[in-house]
Amino acid sequence: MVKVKEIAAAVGVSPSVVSAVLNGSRHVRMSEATRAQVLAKIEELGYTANFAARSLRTSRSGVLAVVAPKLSNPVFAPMFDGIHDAAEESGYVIMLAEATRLVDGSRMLERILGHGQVDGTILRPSSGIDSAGVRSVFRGQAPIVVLDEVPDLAQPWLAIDDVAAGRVATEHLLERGHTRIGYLGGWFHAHATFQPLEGFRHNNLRRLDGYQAALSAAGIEPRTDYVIETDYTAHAGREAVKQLTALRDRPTAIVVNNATTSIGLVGGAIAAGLRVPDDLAVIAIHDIDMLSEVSPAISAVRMPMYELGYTGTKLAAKAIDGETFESYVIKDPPPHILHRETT
Amino acid sequence: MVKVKEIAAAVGVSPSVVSAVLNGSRHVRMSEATRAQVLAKIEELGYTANFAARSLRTSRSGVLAVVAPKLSNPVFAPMFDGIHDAAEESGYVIMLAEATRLVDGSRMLERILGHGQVDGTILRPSSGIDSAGVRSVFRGQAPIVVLDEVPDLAQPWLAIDDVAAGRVATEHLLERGHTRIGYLGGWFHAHATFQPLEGFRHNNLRRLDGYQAALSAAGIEPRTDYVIETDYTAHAGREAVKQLTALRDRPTAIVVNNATTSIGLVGGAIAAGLRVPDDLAVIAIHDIDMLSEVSPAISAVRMPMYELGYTGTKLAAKAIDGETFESYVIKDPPPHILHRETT
DNA sequence: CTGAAAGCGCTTACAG
DNA sequence: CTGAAAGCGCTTACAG
Repeated sequence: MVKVKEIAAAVGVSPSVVSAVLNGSRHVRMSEATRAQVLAKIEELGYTANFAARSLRTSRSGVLAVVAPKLSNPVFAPMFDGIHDAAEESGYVIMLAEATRLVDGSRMLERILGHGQVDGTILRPSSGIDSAGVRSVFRGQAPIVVLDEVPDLAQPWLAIDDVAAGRVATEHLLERGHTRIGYLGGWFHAHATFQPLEGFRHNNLRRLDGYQAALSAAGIEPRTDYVIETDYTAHAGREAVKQLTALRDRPTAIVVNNATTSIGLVGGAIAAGLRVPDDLAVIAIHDIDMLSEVSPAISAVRMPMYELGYTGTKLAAKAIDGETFESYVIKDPPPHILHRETT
Repeated sequence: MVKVKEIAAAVGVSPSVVSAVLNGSRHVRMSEATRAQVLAKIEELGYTANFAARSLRTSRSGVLAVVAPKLSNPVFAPMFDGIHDAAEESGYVIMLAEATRLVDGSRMLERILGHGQVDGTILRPSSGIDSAGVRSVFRGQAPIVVLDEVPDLAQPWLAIDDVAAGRVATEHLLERGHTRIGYLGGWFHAHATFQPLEGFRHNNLRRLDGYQAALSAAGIEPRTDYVIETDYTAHAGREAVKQLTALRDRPTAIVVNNATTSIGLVGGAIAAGLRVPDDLAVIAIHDIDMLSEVSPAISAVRMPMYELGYTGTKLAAKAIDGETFESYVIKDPPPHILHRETT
């Protein structure tokens, strides 16, 4: 393995100069010719930096830990894209972990908690995530940026506008003449696998706020039996159809706060002989590719998940550099209705 | 930050002893009482190892790079679970990268290529992945395990039994009386975004082999116009319906070599007024949760993706330790038919 | 058997 | 302005 010292010897300069070339440091001055020679030698000998040595010296690892509830949830795909793009731009590499895997003694948790292995952590909390492992994350040394609204937490956060999402989805149904509008959503209450972080009003509840606000604004009294609590699976959507059809004056339209669940709901409704949207209109919060490919294609509210990931990561990079910033809700772009076949 | 030296001083032993306790090294002997004291002090002072220093010394980073075509593809979810479980067991932490992000100069690629940052790489090749970036991966210093069949490549590999998958899916349709059976699959040919690695016969082609073998065994002449080339999206499945219905003596059943595409295909068929399975039967290769939740629920062949990830990672850990192993196709568990509503 | 000392490969404060 | 030297925090070969 070729090292700085060898490059230096080959060119006939000191290691300091090579290091300066490598890091673009202005501290050490050198002629343009020397710089070019060093660069050529680096190329020629195929030098690659030893990050362990560099980390030890600089106490920066260049690693960002990203903790999310479920990596395979398609809703997060654009968020991860945003995280990756911003990380690359800022010179970081990403270590991904699922919250449920952050059990006591896990290697990943060890790295997050340890010193110098991870420069910062980006945490997307959610149902099932607020485990002992996630709580431990807050004991870590490095800055944390939370990608959801957690006003009471000491850590800075960034969030999408969940209240607006719930409101806009409900307004879309109101505009189509519906008055009996239900709401299907993941975990509103504490739960075996969902112990909310302090100060964390779950995004499901914020979307529910928006839903209720839209109904109230339209002069409609929200009915508690129209609000059905589920988990986040497609299966839960399918199962919910039974509860819905059993209802007196059942809703003619549903806001579903999860894209995956909306697929199960529509599937279950069709299997139960309901026509969609004639017997039951459905709109999902969050858009995923598949919603436009199933039949009928499912209407959805697109949320700025890419921006959430991108901006959150940029803010994390700032936090690592010691800058502070105000937590805020992303208002731009606003939630956007994708009107398809289920409404 | 507390360090080994401080623990040693606090207990009154040398750093060597603390290090030995930390690493369970038998080299340095000590009394059980000393060991207990050291452990207690580590706990008390909240010592966490500095991985950069450890890496520099041992030239092991404890990091495994995982490169896959698309992290959000639900087909890979169980594979990643297997990788995570095995990594945790073997003491590694995972760095995930999408192949398309491994462009020249990317940080992740730099780490893979560099020395000592990544102990090994697990590469799942596929369409669109065999970019210049992926080729560069093979220039890396650390061992690579490829999670697909690449007989001509120097690197060891591990694969699921794609030929059997194609065969079993086709037999399932034959058993239901179909004789006009089509095949819908991603990229069979080289392509702007798919430049196959040397010696890499794409898994799509291997599945196609199984499909053709099953037809031949049943005395049916495979028709080339029944084989439709698509990409991996749900959208491609939806579009393929047009090609299918335009066909003379169109197929009455289709093997789709991708779960996501099968959702689009069924959606498109229904939108085109075809009854599924009466007018068109569909079976997908690879099972994902959603296939059982859409309506009609889509039949599928379940492949041992968890095992692929788990065993592949264990083999990577072995390779890092200098052991060699024979590449092989996972025969157990065999492909398993999940008979649902589309067949 | 145990502790002191060397050294992994960098970067940067410091002396010349 | 430039190079030599120190030191980041570990682990382990070595001397005692």
